[in-house]
Amino acid sequence: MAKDKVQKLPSIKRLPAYLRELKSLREEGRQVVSTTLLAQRLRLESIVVRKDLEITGVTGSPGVGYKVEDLIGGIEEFLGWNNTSDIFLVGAGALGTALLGYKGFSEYGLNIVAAFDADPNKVGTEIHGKPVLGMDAFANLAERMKIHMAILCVPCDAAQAVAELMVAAGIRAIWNFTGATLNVPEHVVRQRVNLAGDLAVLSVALAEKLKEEQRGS
Amino acid sequence: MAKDKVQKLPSIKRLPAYLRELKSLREEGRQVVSTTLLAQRLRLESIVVRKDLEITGVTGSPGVGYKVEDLIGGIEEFLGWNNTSDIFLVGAGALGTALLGYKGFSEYGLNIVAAFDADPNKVGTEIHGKPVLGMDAFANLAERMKIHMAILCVPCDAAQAVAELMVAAGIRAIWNFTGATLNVPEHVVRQRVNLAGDLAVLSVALAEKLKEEQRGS
DNA sequence: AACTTTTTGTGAATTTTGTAACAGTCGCGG
DNA sequence: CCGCGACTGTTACAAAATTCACAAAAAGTT
Repeated sequence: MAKDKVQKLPSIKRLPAYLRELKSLREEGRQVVSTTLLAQRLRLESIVVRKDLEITGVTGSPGVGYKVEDLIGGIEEFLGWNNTSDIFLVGAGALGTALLGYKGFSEYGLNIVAAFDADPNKVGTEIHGKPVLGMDAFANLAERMKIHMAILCVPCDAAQAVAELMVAAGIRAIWNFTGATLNVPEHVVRQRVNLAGDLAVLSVALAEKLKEEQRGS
Repeated sequence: MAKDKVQKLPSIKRLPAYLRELKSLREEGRQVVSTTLLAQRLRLESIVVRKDLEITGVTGSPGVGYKVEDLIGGIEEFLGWNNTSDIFLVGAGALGTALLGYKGFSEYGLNIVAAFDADPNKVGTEIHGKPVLGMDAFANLAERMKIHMAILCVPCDAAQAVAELMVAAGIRAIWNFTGATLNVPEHVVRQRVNLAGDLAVLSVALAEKLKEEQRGS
């Protein structure tokens, strides 16, 4: 019944989009929703939505749909976003600053507690209300506050060293915004934000579309 | 020979990572490289690398490997990153500012020409050396400069409206940094940066890893 | 020169992901 | 209370992506 074994990465990636739409639907005062409607709003096929929702274990009723509230709860629980977890951010450059200012993280059960940077000029300041601390404070604080997740947005060539420092401090999950490929022990999970990859897909898609037109499709 | 039909999206997404590593290898003075080495550096299987490189049409020699220079050229050509294309950015908020300051885009054959924003206080200023213009200037300038690509990083609820404005101005490819699902005509390609999706994968992976340990794996 | 090692390139097997088909349930309107 | 349209949940099927297996080529080694 409960799909514990199968991972279905693509489905997991789509869940946040459903969550967002569902919350918007709730705003509108909707109580129930069908996969047909969700699919329409998100430009997907209804069958995709149904399959994706299956992994959360939430169940709807035929002829009616799913309860919006149930789905929101189910997805949040499946993702572990129902109780917020604290996270550290390392690298208060342009990107780090933007992330620190992003309000939406609370939606994802994420709370950036503090930022860390090697630049002495930044240490001691605040960015978007979050304190910027020196790298030397990281390990101690991570242990004391039992922080398990970290956002990495330092320059590429510093990435590996910082990652190692994180691991040594007990970090178990690294959200990697740098282009570097991190080398971490087996017990640490990592997820890389691959902007270049997305752009590559866009470039190729555009080129193909234009070529198609030339051929007079 | 030339794989023109097959798309292989995952392969395309990995190409930029190879490109990065190859350039670094070139820095180090390397002339040839094997898929074994590339795989090792990027924490992949060599067969994955081999299959991915296949779509670029670049060919190596058995027992030796690929010429680094050939691969760099081949990948850049495949992605259309060999000659830079100009791009507009709309939404000079925190994220937009970060993107405007990102030096790495030239690696991707991308040149942000100008930013656009609705906020009158920002219009007329410069961010990281790029001029910030009013939204009313977009259409005219896009046509005059023959710009086909745009980066969208406005607030979620403005996304659709701005996208429509872009389409009307002749934009053919939209790189969407908002959470919104864009509704655009068939002849426009779009690529969404799905941060929440990546985080979802990270969350689930971490939860699973921790559960695994509890069971005493 | 024969042999070993490294490595490419490809066709085939396997797994994963996406799509279709359909039986069965629910609520509604006569 | 019967039939109809909307919708779920599941099973079967198709497509895509990954992994395997192996022949053949280049370079070095004995």
